[in-house]
Amino acid sequence: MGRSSRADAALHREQIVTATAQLLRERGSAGISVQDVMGAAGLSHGGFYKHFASKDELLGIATETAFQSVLARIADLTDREGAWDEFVGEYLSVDHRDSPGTGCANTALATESARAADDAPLRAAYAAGLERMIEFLVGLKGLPDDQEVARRRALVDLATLVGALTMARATGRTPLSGEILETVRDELASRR
Amino acid sequence: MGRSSRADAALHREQIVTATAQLLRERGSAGISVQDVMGAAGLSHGGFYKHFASKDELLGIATETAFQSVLARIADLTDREGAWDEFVGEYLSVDHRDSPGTGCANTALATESARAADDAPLRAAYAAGLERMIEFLVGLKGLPDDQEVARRRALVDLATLVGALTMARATGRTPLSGEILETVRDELASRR
DNA sequence: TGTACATCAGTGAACGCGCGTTCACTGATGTAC
DNA sequence: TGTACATCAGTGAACGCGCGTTCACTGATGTAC
Repeated sequence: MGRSSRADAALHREQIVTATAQLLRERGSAGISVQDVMGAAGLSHGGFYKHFASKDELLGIATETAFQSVLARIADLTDREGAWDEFVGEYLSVDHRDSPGTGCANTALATESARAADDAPLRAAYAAGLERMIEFLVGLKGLPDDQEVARRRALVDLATLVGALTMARATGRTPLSGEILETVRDELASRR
Repeated sequence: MGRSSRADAALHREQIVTATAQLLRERGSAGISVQDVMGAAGLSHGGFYKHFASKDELLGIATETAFQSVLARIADLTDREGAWDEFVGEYLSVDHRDSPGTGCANTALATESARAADDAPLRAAYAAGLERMIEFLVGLKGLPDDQEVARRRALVDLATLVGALTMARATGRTPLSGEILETVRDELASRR
């Protein structure tokens, strides 16, 4: 085999992180192994520690990446007309329910963060990502100018979105799941 | 050692289920072992299969138990004056945030259900428990008489409660965590 | 009520397996001259 | 630009460990008479 070039090594690292960001949201940290994520980059498991100090460190980095990629995707909504309805519609869609691996990092990783050790990298990355997500929601059109009121309303709306998506996923492929998505979507869309 | 009496065996089974209902909510299914739950009843792990066909079966039973014990505890709120405010206040309290093992089964087990196999006992038990929890919320005072409207409002309120508790737990022991609890509590309390 | 025997809850070792992490080794890459 | 050598990304075996499940065994419990 022999040493990989720096460019290849950087590519491998990126592949490992990207794959982990997806698998982590799909299966949770206990559901993915070092072998899984190395395999996603076409590598054997032994070289993992040339890239990361531990599995925990990777989980933290992958959590940052998961938030980052989602926030980047929705960033262009800001200040566009009808952004709120569009956001709610996509957030509470069947597509989003059925693809947690590429979906909201907040919903997918919240329980993970709750159960992680206080000093786990994932926990810090989650907290930072959540704060950015709140700021995104505050920035969307339709809220009062008063920043304090806007933040309160953003928090409540976000809680509703997260709870609805969580329950819809928990009951995936049942009538109740669709009822939750539709009901909460209609209610939230009418709020701004 | 020798055979236990039927009464002792029944007690052991109950201890195993009760311990699992708590540990499952605290750590998730991947975070508890057969040895853990047998140890909670003061037994060694080998006898587990005299009580249950598999770990999955126990997880399903424990999920039923978790929903059952929570619903029993809050059942007396129904139709009492101020029940809604009381319920919201306790649901979004620091105490409830910090004791998932004895708290809402819906919030603690939703992600577990989402990731379980379609035919996993836990999934069916979760769906049944969620439906009962919705019915409880519909029954609380303060909603319109129209049952369809009442159910829609109960779904939205439940989503908000679940999302807020989930995020508060994910950011436990940070200022943001308390802010989420207080903000959503104030908002929801004013709704009925 | 007492005795003989069948039942079966619980024990503890063992099964195969996958986990995170370590390490001696390989050999292409990167660097110094 | 060419050569000698140091670097280090990746390999694959091994580490100790815990997992869910199985099983031969023990001996008190439950039952039949």
